[in-house]
Amino acid sequence: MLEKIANLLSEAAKEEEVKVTIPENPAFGHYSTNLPFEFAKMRETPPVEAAKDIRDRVAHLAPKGFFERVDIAGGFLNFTLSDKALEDEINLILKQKQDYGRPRMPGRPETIVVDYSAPNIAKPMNVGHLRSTIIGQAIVNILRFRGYRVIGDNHIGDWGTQFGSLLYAFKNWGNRRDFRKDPIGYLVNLYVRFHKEAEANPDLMAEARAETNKLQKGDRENRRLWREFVKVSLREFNKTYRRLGVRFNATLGESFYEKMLSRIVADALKKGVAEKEDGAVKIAFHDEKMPDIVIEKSDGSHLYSTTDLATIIYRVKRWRPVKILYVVANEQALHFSQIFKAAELLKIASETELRHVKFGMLLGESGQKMSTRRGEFIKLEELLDRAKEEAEKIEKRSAEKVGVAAVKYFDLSHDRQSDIIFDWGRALNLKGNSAPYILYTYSRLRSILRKAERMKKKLDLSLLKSEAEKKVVRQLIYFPDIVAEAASNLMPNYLADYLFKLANDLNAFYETSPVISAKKGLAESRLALAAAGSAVLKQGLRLLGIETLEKM
RNA sequence: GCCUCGGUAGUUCAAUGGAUAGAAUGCGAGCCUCCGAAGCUUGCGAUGAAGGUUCGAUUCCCUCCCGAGGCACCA
Repeated sequence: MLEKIANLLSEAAKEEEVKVTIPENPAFGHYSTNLPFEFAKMRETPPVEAAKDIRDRVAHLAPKGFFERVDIAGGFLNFTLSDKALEDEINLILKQKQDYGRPRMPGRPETIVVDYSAPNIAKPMNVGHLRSTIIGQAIVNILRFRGYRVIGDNHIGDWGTQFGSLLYAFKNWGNRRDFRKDPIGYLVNLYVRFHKEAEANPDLMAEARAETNKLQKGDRENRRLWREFVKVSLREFNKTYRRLGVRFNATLGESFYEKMLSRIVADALKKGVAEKEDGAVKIAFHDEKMPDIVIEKSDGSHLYSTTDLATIIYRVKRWRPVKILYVVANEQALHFSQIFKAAELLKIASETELRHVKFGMLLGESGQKMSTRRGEFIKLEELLDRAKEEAEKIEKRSAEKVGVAAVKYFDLSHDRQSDIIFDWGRALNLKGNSAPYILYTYSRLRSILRKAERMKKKLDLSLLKSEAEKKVVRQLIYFPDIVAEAASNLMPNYLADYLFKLANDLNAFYETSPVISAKKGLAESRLALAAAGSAVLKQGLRLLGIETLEKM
């Protein structure tokens, strides 16, 4: 709808870029533009004159009866849609349901690769992974809904130097039986023990490096153990992904790119982008604000940076994406700007936009970064379990779903770029601005719809004149606009915020406007509104990766 | 030092350069003979500081101040 009006204005004013906004205050219509201000500036006419001029032309171009009125307020033009236009829109929701707001894209869809989650083998997923996983999945859902072909790729950390210490520890102190009981927990303990002992005995570090080296050279035993670590870790991760409703199209860990690495280094040297220094190979940016990156160590082994470049090459070749989005913590901003710059110099992604979709950290209650050493890292599974327990206090049957939804919504309702202070009470909040509140609204609407099963849904907006009803209608038609905005800015919190407001309005609606006991005509209209409301809530939540409940 | 994010009610968060800065939580006052009180109605309360651009700045630019993080032949 916003786009429709923007196009109309664009044609009327003969301007390419026209900004249309959704005014906060209903007194300013359904949509609003400040175009007259812009016009006035360019043509040096008073804003009101410009506004009149534009209004006349819009009136000429708009379909008959589309606008109830177009008001001039200073340099603003405020558009109020007619009942007919609103009715058509709500009826469209009832007809299209989960497809309402899905744009029809002509031609072949463009591809976007989204890199998200990316946990490390042999380490449990912690609340730090929550953000990448949840935000990443929401972005995937939203972009897909907008018509893109989206490839979600889980870039597992399965090839780091941490395997050296792990291999050493497992071979020397390992115990199969304990390993089987809680594989990841056991590996973490080994890892911690190794580093404690290495402090007293620095020779161990050399041993670990030797193990890493053997692994990378293809030593059979090390490979076998490594594969086992990967296998058990993935099994654990998949449990969590199932709980969270997260799905990838590809899970290609760092090890997958291993064979490409030396070729990349050779190529970088050949192109003159990289140079040798003290036996290592590095890419120099000659920019004091961007430190150089090493892509091959003097012992010939490769790094995170090398793998990331290989990953770009692979993704570009395999999927031909217009964009690759990295849903990775803000902490890695420098790393990605280096990688993107390197990719530019190497010309390996000239047709593809590389973008770091940063997100802030979850800080401990002290406001500082959580640390494993201080034992502040909270395991994701533990968080979900606690959420479930919390939900059980109120609702037995769907506690798992409600709890998971609360955790997801907690994350998604924040601007992804800012840090969040992690607080159990808030993360598990089941009241106020929370998933359970929205789920509750949905299930109440469903309940009404069930009770009115026999009744026809027939919308007549001339009957729905109360403030509460008008607010719902107004909010509903914004759904496609909000999804579009969330997609173009990659900001799921726009959608979360919208759904909360919509739930708010729906609550006020069914509180003040009885459906079943209403007079004939009015009842059918209210029922239609309730149905449209529930459809939009459901689809909106689905895009955020939150499942609705029929009863709770 | 350089770079990335932030600084908004007591607290935790919103607000594509717009109109009266919104919520949640907290505290106070109401609302269950009426589709479900995880709810509804209502009161209290905020833009770090100083400049600049603009008809208009929480938003953009500059200079400070405060917080978090990053600047390895780690990931």
